[in-house]
Formats: sequence, C-alpha cells, structure tokens
Amino acid sequence: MIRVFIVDDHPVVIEGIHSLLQNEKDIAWVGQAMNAASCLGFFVNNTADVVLMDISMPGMDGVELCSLMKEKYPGIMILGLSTFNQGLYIKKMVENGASGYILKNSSKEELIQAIHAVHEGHIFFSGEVGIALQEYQKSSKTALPELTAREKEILGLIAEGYTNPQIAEKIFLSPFTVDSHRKNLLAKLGVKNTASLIRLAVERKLI
Amino acid sequence: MIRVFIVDDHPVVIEGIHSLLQNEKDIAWVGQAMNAASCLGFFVNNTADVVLMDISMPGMDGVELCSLMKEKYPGIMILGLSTFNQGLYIKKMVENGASGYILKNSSKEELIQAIHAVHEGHIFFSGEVGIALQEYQKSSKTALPELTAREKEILGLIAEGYTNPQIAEKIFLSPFTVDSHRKNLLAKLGVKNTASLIRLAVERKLI
DNA sequence: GCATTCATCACCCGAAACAGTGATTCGGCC
DNA sequence: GGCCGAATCACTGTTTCGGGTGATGAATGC
Repeated sequence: MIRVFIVDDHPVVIEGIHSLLQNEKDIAWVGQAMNAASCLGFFVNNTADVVLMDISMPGMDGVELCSLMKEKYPGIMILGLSTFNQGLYIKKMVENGASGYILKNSSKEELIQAIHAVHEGHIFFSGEVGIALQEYQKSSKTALPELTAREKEILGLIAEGYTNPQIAEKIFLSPFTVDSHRKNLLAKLGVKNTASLIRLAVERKLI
Repeated sequence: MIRVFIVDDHPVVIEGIHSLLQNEKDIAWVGQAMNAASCLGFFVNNTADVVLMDISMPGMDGVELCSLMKEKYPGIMILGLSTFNQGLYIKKMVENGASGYILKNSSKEELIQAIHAVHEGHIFFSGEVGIALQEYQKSSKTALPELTAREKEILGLIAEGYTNPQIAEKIFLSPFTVDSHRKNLLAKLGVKNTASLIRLAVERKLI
C-alpha cells in the first residue's frame, strides 16, 4: 500500500488527482496541503511514501520545499507536478531531490505508473516532460564556432586557473603563443574577457 | 510488440538479457551488435523500438554512439546499460539523448519496466542508478562558504563580463569597494583568479 | 555595552590580461 | 604550384586584476 500525500495550491488539482486515485487498491490517500507550511506541519506527526508536489506555490516554492523535505525525510519520494513544461524547472526539482516529474494533464495510467516507479526508488519522467528536459539540455550545445584542439586544450587550462605564463611553461610554448590562442578564443566565442569566456565554456560544456 | 536491439561487447551480457526477455510476449528480439560500427550497419536496413546500449565499448563509446543514433533515428529510444554506477556517465548519456539507464545486474522486472517506460516515451532510471545520479548532483552543492548578498550580486556581474569599474558605475559604488568584494570572493571560495572563480560559480550553480 | 560581520572606501604595486599588428612555418586541398 | 587555416612567435601599449593593508560607520547579536 503506497501512502500518497499531495501539496498544491489549486483545490481543483487536488480534487482531480484525488478522484483519479480513489479507486486504486494499492494507493492510500493520507492527506493534502495547499502550501509549504501546512505540508511541513503534516509531516511532524505523520508520514507518507510518495508526495505529489506542485512546483509553483505562493510563499515557498516547490523547489525549496522539495529540498527541505528530502533533507528532513530522505525516505519520502517526491514526484514533481506542474502545468509548466520547462526544462529549467524540471532540472531544478531533480537537483533538489525529486524522483520524478509529470504534468497535471497526465493520464491516469501515467500518474499511477509514475507513483509506482518513484515508490520503488526509480526516477521517472513522463513523456512530454522528458522531451522538454532533453530539448533544454540540447539547446545548450548548438551553434557554437568550432574550436581547434589547441584552443580547447588552452581553454581547459585557463579554466583550471593557470595564467598565460604558467600554461606556456606547462605545454612548452611561448607565452606569446598562449596569448594568441587566448585572444582567438575570445574572438571566436564573441566574449570580451576571461570571466565570460569561462562562463560560456562551462555552461555549454566545452570543458 | 516492442522490438528490442542490444549493443554490448560482452557476449555474456547479450546472452543473459536475451534469456531474460525471451519469454516476454510483447517484446521481440530483433538483433544484437558487439560494437558501434555493426550497430550502425544493422540500422541501415532494419529498425527497432528500443536499443539497450552499453556505455563502455571498444572503439566508439556508448555516449558517442547514442548521440549519433538519436541524430539519425530520433524515434528509436535508447536505454543505457552498464556495470558502472557513476553519476557522470549517466548524466552524459542523458545529455546525448538516452531515455533511461539501468544496471546490468538489474532484476528481470526492472528491466521490463524500464523497456516499457522508455518505449512509451518516458524517461526512467532504476533505483540504484537514480541514487547515484542524485548523489552526483548533490555533491556539487555541499561545503561551500556562505556568500553575502552583495557578494553574490557582484559575482553575477563579473560572470556577465563586467569589469570592476563597470560594476561600480552600474550599482553606484566606488571601484575600490567592488574590488574589495571581488577579493573577498576569491578568498572565501579559495580560488586564485577570475577564471577559476567563474568556473566554480557556474559548476556549483552559485549564479 | 561590546564583539562581530558587512559594506563601504582608499592607496600602492607588480603581474596578468586585453588590444592591435605582423610574421613564419607547416600541412591539407584543389 | 598556390591557397588557406592552424599553430607558432614577437613587440608595444593600455587596462584590469590581484595582494597587501587599513579605516569607518551601521547593523546584528549576546
């Protein structure tokens, strides 16, 4: 029997999910909350196996609540729930301990499949969500100028914190040459200093 | 009927998975390959719904093959398969289009659950893998010195590529003050220059 | 009331980064 | 053979960074 708790500030959603789950034999509805505070209050004296959690709520948002819950009760599995379908939010939820993510307009089958998977300790994203997540990740690697092997090597060393003279010594080049490559990196990637160069490189996984 | 293809350089693993799946009514075994090249060869004239793919293979590795396959045949779902259980690899596979990831010592039930979820377009990680993934993500946000609001603000502006004088003008401070905050950032985070500061900030999601 | 922390400002100085310009060598390509 | 781009090296400036040091007021906390 999987004990399910839901946190969402929309009564309609609570009702909808409740009715979808009420005939499921192995799922027990243990409670609900409409904000982060009352959710935390519930878990002082009670518990659950799976928490369905809205990502956007007044006051503390889902991401933060998720992080708090997993810190206090690591055994409780959290399934993100939202009308949004944006990679960034999904990623943040998972980084903060959520075990899965589905949309509020998911079918009953999807919902139940997700609850089971999460309860068993797996990580689950429903189809639409998964696509958004992958699109989001993919977007950060298109349309970048090609870097030469030497440039990548030097970019990596810059990111490690080495200065031009240090790099020159390390890979047996003239400091002038290293400086040339460095300038080419700035020009190719269209950035104006080391700070933005490294930021771009890390965010787009060039290093 | 879900058509399953497997790529793995270990015959034992191919045999094992084959025997686990052979009695499944809705799963059809359409073929196998022991390296990236012969896998690509198969899909010139054939197809499948789900590909089980080892992450470490001689020649082209799973990550690269995964990326190639999804580019050519985006409709084919890829389920990563490995003895390793390391967050970094898992993350890379997903960034390159895999829809899930399980360990080679998974139970029959887990394997079948994963194949179904992936085939339906969902994203699925088996329990152990999910834990490793979350641990990996979590490790990158512990044990960091607390930054003050001002420091975070200036860190963000540095990352945007602004210089000290520009930041000073932008937020109405003396350039000396900005410089002080900047030096405090370097000291607090234990890095020696802008490059490593920004790298740390981006990787640990401080900005 | 006193210690602590934050935020602010100030100066010196050497090292590093950035801008601009130009040159040579080497290998691949048509 | 000639073209092109990558990789190498060189010099000259100006700007920015980074290390060190120190000071002051405001807010917080015990």
